[in-house]
Amino acid sequence: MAKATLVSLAESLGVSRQTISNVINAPHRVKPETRLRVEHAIAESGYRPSAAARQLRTRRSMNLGIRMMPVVDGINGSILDRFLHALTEAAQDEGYRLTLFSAATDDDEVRQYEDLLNVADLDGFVLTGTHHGDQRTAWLLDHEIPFASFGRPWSDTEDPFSSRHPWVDVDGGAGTEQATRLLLDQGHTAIGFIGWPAGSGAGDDRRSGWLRALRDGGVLADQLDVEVHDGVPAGARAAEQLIAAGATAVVCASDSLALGALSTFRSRYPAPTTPDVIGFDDTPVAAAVGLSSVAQPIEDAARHIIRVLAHTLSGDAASGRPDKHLLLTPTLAQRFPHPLAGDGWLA
Amino acid sequence: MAKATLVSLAESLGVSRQTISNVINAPHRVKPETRLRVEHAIAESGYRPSAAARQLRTRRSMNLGIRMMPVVDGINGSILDRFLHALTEAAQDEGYRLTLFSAATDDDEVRQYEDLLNVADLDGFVLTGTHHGDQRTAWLLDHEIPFASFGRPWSDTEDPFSSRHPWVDVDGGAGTEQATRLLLDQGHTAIGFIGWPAGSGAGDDRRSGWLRALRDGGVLADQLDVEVHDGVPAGARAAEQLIAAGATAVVCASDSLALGALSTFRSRYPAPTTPDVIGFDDTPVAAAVGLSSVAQPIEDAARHIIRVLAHTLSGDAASGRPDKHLLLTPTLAQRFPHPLAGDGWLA
DNA sequence: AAACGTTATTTGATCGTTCAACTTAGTGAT
DNA sequence: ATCACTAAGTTGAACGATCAAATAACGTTT
Repeated sequence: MAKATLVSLAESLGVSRQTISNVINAPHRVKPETRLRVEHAIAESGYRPSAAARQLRTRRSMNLGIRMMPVVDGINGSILDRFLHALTEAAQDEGYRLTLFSAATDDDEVRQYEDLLNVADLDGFVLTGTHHGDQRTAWLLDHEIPFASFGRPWSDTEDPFSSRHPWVDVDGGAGTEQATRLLLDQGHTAIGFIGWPAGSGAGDDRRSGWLRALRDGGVLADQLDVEVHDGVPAGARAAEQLIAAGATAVVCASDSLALGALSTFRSRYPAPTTPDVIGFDDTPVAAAVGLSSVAQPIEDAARHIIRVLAHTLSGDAASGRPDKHLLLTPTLAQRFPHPLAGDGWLA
Repeated sequence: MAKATLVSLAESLGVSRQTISNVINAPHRVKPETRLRVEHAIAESGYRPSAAARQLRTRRSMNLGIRMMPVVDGINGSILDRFLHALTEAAQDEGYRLTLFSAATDDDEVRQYEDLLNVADLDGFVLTGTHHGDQRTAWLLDHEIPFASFGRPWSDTEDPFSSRHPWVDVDGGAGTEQATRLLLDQGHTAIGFIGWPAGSGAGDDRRSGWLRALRDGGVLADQLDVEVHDGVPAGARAAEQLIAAGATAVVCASDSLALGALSTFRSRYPAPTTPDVIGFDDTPVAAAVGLSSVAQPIEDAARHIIRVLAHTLSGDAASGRPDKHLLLTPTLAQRFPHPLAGDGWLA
């Protein structure tokens, strides 16, 4: 049996192809009676509309693009796994497919946009890792290409909540603030922060949460803020510096940094019964070594990104418009800080 | 300026559309002189052939499908990141794009195949996680759908090297054998193995390497083989059992298991100067806690998968046919076993 | 110069949809 | 009885490429 098409179905039913097309795309235009008859025949024959033909005619592919970032550390890769998975499922539920592409730089990414739009008619893009002066968002806005980003637009002058493009982000500052408060509650009065060099948006945000908590607690931050590039060794060195400055606990901008800090702390201070090093991202590594960490609701973020992107694409003004800008609150995964000397960290 | 098409280009050049099509798809049919003229015009106008139109006519989409497996542990997620990235890049280089889909079960995956083939005209699939009695490969072979798998076909009766479908795999047995030999060389005479329940293909393979090394070394394996489901706590419990049986070192089928085992070992034995617990996959977790681990050349595997898949798709008999079946050898990432008490593990 | 065999290029049909314009029938108001 | 209007369904054209077959150009041979 040859594959069913609109025409073949139409003939066997004694109606026109357009009627069948209408049953699929504009059911209200079709008399309920014939609609049922056609729907039955569709199910019967296993007919599926050809994406290519549709795409050729409508210039929409029902495909969304997402870039695979260069693998940096590997530690954050597991987050990407969860993110991609949730994204794929959400997209699938809305009838979209996800197309991967890789680009080494942002410029390269923009070049890929042009290509993917031209040849593959991608309907929109999901961006990750937004940063100050992001050229990608500028280009996409300029060309009126639909997209949503995981990460708010970082700008010194403009309010992210009035940005022209939809975004979803996790309130990193709230996370580090929560982490710092926990340490304050445990009696720490000299709490350091190990973060990335200023200017990275997400990094600055995480630093600000720490600072806020210290100020609210009436505690000084002098000499307790270290800026380094991400990595385990860098975290270890930074922790030494902080300990020298009197710190008894640290909050870190990433689990990589925290892991390094943890090793330094364990070699200087006896293992405490409450956390003294707190990381960010709640990667499997953190869980494995018993490191407390700020956990991002990454699946929720992915789902919302698709929801808002699908919404702008369908132009569907009704059906509850999803928030165009959404800031999710992370949670703190609290663990025992003494990994390899007990069973506590296995929980 | 409207977007260039074959017709618009043809008109402005005074040739027929087919000639331009030929320049792109069968340059040898075109007189060198006109070919250059057309090529120049193509570059000039930035013309890109429409994927949709092509797909409609040729029924090929230049898209390959890959399934996002359910996120299990998170630890292995970082491997997936590397794998996906390499896959995407290799595919891009060969002119293919990668389409993600998610499926909860293998049955579901097969159902998705049908859909993706019907509506999106996917040209082929990349399979991961092959196992005994895999229905997916059977279905794909039955329907003559091109695909390549990461993971050999596991069967008790048939030789994987005579399988009908291309695959790439990593010789897990060689990895655990190498790991076990290292432990033997260090003087261990009671080396345990923590692996998954028999029947999982890859798991059995890894177990067999351990056994081979023990036999070659003239050492007994009695009571030293534990079968558990993957996970950190399970690894810790298994290690207790092995220590009770006299083991002084263990080889594990995964880093999750090894991580658990490591915690048990550190709480029973003082930290040695050579590895006594060895994991598998060389995940970032292993690197972070100083766990030795068998490292898979995952990027090589990804590249070869695309190469062999692209080859079968193009039917290109010339241009050096890539190996249809390829078994890559892993390497052993050796690290100091005493993570949180020194600087060694930071290297 | 006619006939031939290549090589180079063109033309018509087609892939499976959706859009836009059109027909037909039915309903109610004037 | 006429007209206007809506509802239901039909038809031709178009999207942009490739395939298959037909034609044009051109150098060789006789």
